[in-house]
Amino acid sequence: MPVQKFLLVVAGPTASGKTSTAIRLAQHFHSVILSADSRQFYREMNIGTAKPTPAELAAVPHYFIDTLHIEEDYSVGAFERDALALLEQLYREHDLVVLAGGSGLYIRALCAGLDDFPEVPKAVRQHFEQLHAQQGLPALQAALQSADPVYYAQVDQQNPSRLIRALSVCEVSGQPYSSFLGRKAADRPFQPIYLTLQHERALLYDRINRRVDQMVAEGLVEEARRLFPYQHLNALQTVGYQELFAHFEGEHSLEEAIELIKRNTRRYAKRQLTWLRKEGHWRWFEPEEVEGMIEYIEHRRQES
RNA sequence: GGUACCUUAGCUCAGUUGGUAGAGCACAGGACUGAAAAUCCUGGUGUCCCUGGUUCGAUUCCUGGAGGUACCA
Repeated sequence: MPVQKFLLVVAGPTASGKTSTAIRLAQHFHSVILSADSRQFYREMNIGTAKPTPAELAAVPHYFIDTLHIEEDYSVGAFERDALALLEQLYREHDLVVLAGGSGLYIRALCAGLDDFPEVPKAVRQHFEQLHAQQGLPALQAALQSADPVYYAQVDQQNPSRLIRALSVCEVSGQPYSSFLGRKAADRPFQPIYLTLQHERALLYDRINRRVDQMVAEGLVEEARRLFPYQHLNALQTVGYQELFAHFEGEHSLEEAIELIKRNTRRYAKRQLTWLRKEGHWRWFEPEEVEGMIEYIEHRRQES
């Protein structure tokens, strides 16, 4: 009988201390860290994504950091595939690997799996984006109601992203989007152990505000200035950059941009918390409670 | 110290010809299967500064306080 493998998932809202906690846990278990952060993939983005520092990256091997150029397209489906392939390698040497990050959908994709969908060529999505731009939301709604009435009844009909995605899949496959859902029972060679870092809300917001000031002191404005020409890329639809791009275009002052970054980061953290609460299987910890986490992890391993 | 004006949501303010109130921002809750740091939905959260009076009823009118701002001393 093979040894049980574990994936230690360290999640939590932005600025909750995932990076340092994951490093301490990985060191304790002599393991490595996979990042589940949809923005830390990108080499050109550093300060604004609160990427681990070179010293932190040297302390423990990290994967899925600096793996992409901002012009490369990537998706949660690609991450699921790539991370599973990497884990297969890593589990030859490790019984436990750490996954750290704040992108809830990416964590779910790796641990619970997503259904298989056909590849959607960029042009197909652009076609529906154009339909939206030219004829508005009602055109998307009407198209999806016709192409997939089942999914239309359950989707958020006000959300253009949801509608465009579903329409794109219908278009390339000739099948309703809903026909792809719920087919795959994820089969994973590991058991996840979920940890979430939790602060009192006021303290978390204080940490966020101070971290934004810190980023500015470290050169966030200059980093954004270099990336300004690429502002329309998906990678840069990101808190901390969009607000500065608007400032560069004269929409508001630098001070206003910094306040907006703080506000939008707080809102992002709130959405992350909503996601984590819903997933339901998390054990919540105070960020400094590493001893307690280790105890919990050992307990969970012995249970298995 | 005197005079004038002000005090309503976390903040900036509107308003109630007397029937316990509403905007913006901030904020809260939620959705979300390949754009996810994206995208989308919902929600007003209140000792109307305190006190006494007039009144069926006062956040609103009147008395007296407290705090603030400006000007004069």
